[in-house]
Amino acid sequence: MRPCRRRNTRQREAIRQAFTGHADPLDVQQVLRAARRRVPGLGVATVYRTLGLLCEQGWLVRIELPGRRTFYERAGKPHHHHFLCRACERLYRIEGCVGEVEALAPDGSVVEAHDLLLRGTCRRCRRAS
Amino acid sequence: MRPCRRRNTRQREAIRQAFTGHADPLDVQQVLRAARRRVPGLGVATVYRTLGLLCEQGWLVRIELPGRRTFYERAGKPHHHHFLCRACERLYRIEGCVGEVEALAPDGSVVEAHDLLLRGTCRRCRRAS
DNA sequence: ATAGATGCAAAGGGTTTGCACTTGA
DNA sequence: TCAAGTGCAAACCCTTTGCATCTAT
Repeated sequence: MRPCRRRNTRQREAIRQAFTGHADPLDVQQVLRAARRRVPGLGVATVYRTLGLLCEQGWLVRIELPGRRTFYERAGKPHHHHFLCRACERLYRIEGCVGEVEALAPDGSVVEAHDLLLRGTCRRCRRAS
Repeated sequence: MRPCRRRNTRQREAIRQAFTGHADPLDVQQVLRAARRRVPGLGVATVYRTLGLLCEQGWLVRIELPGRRTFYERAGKPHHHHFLCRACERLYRIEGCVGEVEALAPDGSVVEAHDLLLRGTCRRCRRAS
């Protein structure tokens, strides 16, 4: 019997607000830092639980990256991919998509989804160096 | 002062042999299991250190997948990507690549690499269902 | 009142590191 | 010989879980 989990708490509100007005994905630490500005004593466990909840509710989507920690972003955005800066580890949303991806798949298989991640150095970090 | 790290030990030999004759990528536990057949007391730390070393030496490449553990495969294969079957979790090497990836990156950034992962159902699993 | 939510701390997985001991060259 | 390499255990990082306490409804 899992809880209905609908209560509106200060913590949940603070976590949601970390995302509103933020186009780019956030990781747990970024969410924690942002939400603590409103709820100082906020614990990590609550952040993890709430992010999981918001994903289940379809308010967020989880972005898993190769070898990196998980990011989260608001759901409902059109199909897109991401650019990861190797220097600052920030994740940027990028528009558009490559075509013809299905053609690469093994014969007889069906492609249901694809992930594309670009890695490099972001504008900010290029300037800094 | 980092070591030259060229010594030929039983451990390293056993770890290398886990890969020779194996076309498919292996994860750390698979390597450990295979190499322990030759060197029973082999420790995990040595496996991690050796895999890192072999990557540095360009003998292996690391394959990081979103939300999954790290795999390693013999280096020297031409640029390629992977297809992950959602049903059986097998990882398939796929030939070819999408083009024009750089064009998607944020303004001012530099793309240094990209990962593409296709997910779906492989031929074998389609037949099975 | 009371089930749901929180915070803490402990526990888990995967990976790395410190250190004394072993071994290849 | 003696630095490189190893095994063990502890440490780390990220994430999850158990539990006593708090709180929205």
